[in-house]
Amino acid sequence: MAEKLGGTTERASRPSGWRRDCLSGGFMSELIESHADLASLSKEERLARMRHSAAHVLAEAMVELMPGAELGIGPPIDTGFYYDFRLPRPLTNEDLAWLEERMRQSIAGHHPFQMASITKAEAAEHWKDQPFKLDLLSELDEGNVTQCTHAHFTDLCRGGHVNDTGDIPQSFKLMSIAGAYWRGSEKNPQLQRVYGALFETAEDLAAYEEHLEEARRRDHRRIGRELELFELVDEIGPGHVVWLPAGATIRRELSRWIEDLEIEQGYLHVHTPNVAKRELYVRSGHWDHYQDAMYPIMERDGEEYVLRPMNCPSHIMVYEAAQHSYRELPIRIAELGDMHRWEKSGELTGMSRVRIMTLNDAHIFCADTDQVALEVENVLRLMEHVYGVLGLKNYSYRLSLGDPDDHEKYVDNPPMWAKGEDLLRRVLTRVGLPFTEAKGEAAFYGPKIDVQFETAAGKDETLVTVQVDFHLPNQFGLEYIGEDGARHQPIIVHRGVISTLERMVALLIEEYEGNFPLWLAPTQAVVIPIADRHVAYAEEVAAELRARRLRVTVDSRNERMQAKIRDHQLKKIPYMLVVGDREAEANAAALRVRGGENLGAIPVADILARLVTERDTRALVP
RNA sequence: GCCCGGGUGGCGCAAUUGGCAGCGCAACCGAUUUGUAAUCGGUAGGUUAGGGGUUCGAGUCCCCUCCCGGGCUCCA
Repeated sequence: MAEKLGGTTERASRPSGWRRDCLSGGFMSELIESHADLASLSKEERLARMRHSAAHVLAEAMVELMPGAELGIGPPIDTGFYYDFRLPRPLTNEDLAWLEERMRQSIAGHHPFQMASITKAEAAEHWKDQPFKLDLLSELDEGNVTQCTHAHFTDLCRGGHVNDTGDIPQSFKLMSIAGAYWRGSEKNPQLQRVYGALFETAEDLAAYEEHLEEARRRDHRRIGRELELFELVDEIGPGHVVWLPAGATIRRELSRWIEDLEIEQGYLHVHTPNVAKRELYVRSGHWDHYQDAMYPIMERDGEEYVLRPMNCPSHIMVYEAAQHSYRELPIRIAELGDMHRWEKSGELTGMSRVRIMTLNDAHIFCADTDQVALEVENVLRLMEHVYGVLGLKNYSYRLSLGDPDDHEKYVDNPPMWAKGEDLLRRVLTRVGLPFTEAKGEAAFYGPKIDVQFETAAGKDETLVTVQVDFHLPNQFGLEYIGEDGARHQPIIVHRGVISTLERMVALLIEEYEGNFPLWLAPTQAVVIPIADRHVAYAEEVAAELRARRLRVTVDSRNERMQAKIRDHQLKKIPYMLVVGDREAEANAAALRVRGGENLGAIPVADILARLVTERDTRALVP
């Protein structure tokens, strides 16, 4: 509740942003809420009021459970609400059950929510034992503030409630207990956050829980283990991915594909070392900003080395290896190289957040902003192509801007920022891609376009970025010889498309639920002999497919055909070729598609043609 | 890194107030020779994450470390 009350604030006119920023919730439409006709509100607004009101009810229950509870904030969120508390002891699951039951009673009690306006001085007196409320109060302008009372519970709050607790649906559930820093800053005390899910109907709540269940089914960590794609083993270290043969096959196919696409687009692939002198990153500025997130220094014979956290400086060295004319630009340097970043232990997650990762990265050295615009446009088109082939849909573009007031985080050079931001905005508009803008999300040296993906679990992740960089060329004194014969400074475009192979494969596992399209599937087909006497023929069929570089195995285990089919179905193998007497006679195989469909006996030559076409066109479905 | 919750054969799980570490699947061996989602029988597999403590006795209680999960923070 950092806003002025009752007045016109910046946030009040920005409904899309209020949800995140709102401290104790609220709409600015009225100072003292009168009776609201909930049915006339939009569903979104009605839900927000229900959720925020539920947070009040949670706080009411908490104060009853622990009279010493200190109140933080309790806003609505996309799936419900949360409330932050500082408590004398850690919450338990039993507490959660008790709180939920107590909330249901309060809802059944139909207690009206009543707003009252009091002076700031009165509020300061009233909330003198609540340090977090006092902190909120300290940011409010002089004048009156509001607080909200229902039953015997009062909260400092700017509003946004339903009329009485009875308007809150019983279709809610307290989900989890989490730690959260006050005001989202590590420097502040950590509070205990209770998350609740709340929807208007029991059906909606059930659908949400089903959605969570679905996310668990798709979880790449689960599927990665079941399909033996990758492993994270203690002995090798957290965040250090071991790609098993099946996973490494997917990785290899993706790598070959993106490198071929880049070669078609005029990129030059290089290979640079995994280790470089610390001094290189001091010069680039990365050391200053990211040393805590780098592997520790290796020191020997008075020299200091680090594992490279990124390869911009290395590619700059490639550029500097020769003098360049304007005629050569743009020069596109690309590399699928390993990056090493000491992510905090709590940030590691499966393959989507790791410490050693292979990054699909490139640096495009441009002569001027016209060239930059053209190159960024080409990158965006390449992205659209790549994500289209992969069948990805749940992503969006974000223009990430700097923050002119934050000299700690960003290079201080306002004209440079304005130029870059304007340029990226223009290109996005020209290509016709919808995008949002976000202040304070840029790289330290320049603005960027981020591609944001929603994971199966519903979390927002940055897949790749495109950045315009005037800063590093300056740090390294890069130049090219212009048409006028004089020296000029190039501009660098940093870009990724596939992201890290780790994150992309994690994403694809969840997207496909392990059912990889044929071209990526580690094992593309299994030949299943019905009885021992068919094994030799099965091997012949497999050899024919392998001759066209299809990845095929023969299941000659001493098992019944049904058991083999079941096993390979669970392994999500795209095709099964069942061979018995009839098929051996006809040089055919009975083709079973992953979905379960049995196409019956088909000549091997036809099967071969079908699979090769499906693979070579990178078809998403058989 | 911080808060909370976890860690039992390869995987999924069980084990009463502290009292003989078990089950299913997978693996291996044998029998069976099978027509579109699990044939039958047998065998082997464990310092209960690691270390320390309490106890006659610890998977179980206490302490430390490591790792995993949910959040927070961060993400060049």
